[in-house]
Amino acid sequence: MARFTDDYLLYLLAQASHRASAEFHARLAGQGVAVSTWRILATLYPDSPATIGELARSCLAKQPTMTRQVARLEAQGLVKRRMAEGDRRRVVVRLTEKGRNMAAGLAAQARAHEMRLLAGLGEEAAARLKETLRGLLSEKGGSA
Amino acid sequence: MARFTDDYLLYLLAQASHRASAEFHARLAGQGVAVSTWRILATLYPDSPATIGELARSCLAKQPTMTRQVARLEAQGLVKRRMAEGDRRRVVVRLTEKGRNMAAGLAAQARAHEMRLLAGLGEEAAARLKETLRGLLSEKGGSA
DNA sequence: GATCATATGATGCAATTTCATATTTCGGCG
DNA sequence: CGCCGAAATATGAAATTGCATCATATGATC
Repeated sequence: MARFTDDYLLYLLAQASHRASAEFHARLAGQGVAVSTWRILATLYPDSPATIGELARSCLAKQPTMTRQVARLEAQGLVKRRMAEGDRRRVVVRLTEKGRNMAAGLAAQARAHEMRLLAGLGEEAAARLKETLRGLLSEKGGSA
Repeated sequence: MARFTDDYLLYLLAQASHRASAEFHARLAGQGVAVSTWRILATLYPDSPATIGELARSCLAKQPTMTRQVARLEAQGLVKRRMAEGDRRRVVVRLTEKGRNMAAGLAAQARAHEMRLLAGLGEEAAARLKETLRGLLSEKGGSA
């Protein structure tokens, strides 16, 4: 009998995500960049500040983890933290010049890698895929 | 300007996977079942033994992690390990009766949850989605 | 305008994960 | 057969993560 997982959507999604990312993540590793670092830079790039909580949701991490990751990136001079105007609970994180430069380089590589991936799928299937995924996301609650 | 991630496939895939799974994972947590435990049980269910390495690939974990997870599940009596016939390096893992019962209950809940998810997408889009994901997977190398 | 429920981030600590490497086994080859 | 490189798993040590909780700030209510 076949495996349960062979036709289980959540499994297919998780596998597809993992494998599709594997190549690019290896590329990041080759440059000494952690996946978590890339996710934070990508979320803030090119110029979209975000709070700790927003970053956590966007990067699929828990809030305490994000607090610590942001502290590391700030120590490396890639981002800076600032108190939100009008709400002193919130911490707004944004890219520094150095961080933006690094993000730009990585984002270019990411786009190139994405193009190769999508080419393998064919244009139409690729467009439908993104569409369907966005559908799944909007169904489940707002943007992060 | 929009965020880089808003139209980046790997981000959409990761977010979609994460959010689609969130509800079900919460359900697991409510029953005291770790996601990693569920993944292992689901991979072996209903009766598909796998080696440590295969399990690691299937569950998106590294091999040393899987060695330890399997040890935990074996201590709980959910799986049993056995030396592979003809290759004493390999360790074959399979469900115990107790493990199979637990997996059956969880798999039923997983199917129910999946049906609700797919209903929200519509039948055709759902079928296409699974299809496209399988395409992405087969493109990237064998089944795990 | 004091109080209480909620929201946001920070932090101590335990558990988990991962990296690097060791150990054992296999398969091929001279 | 004995050796060598590769494959599969195990393990020690370090790093990361996440839970529980704390401290602070906000907003609503009376």
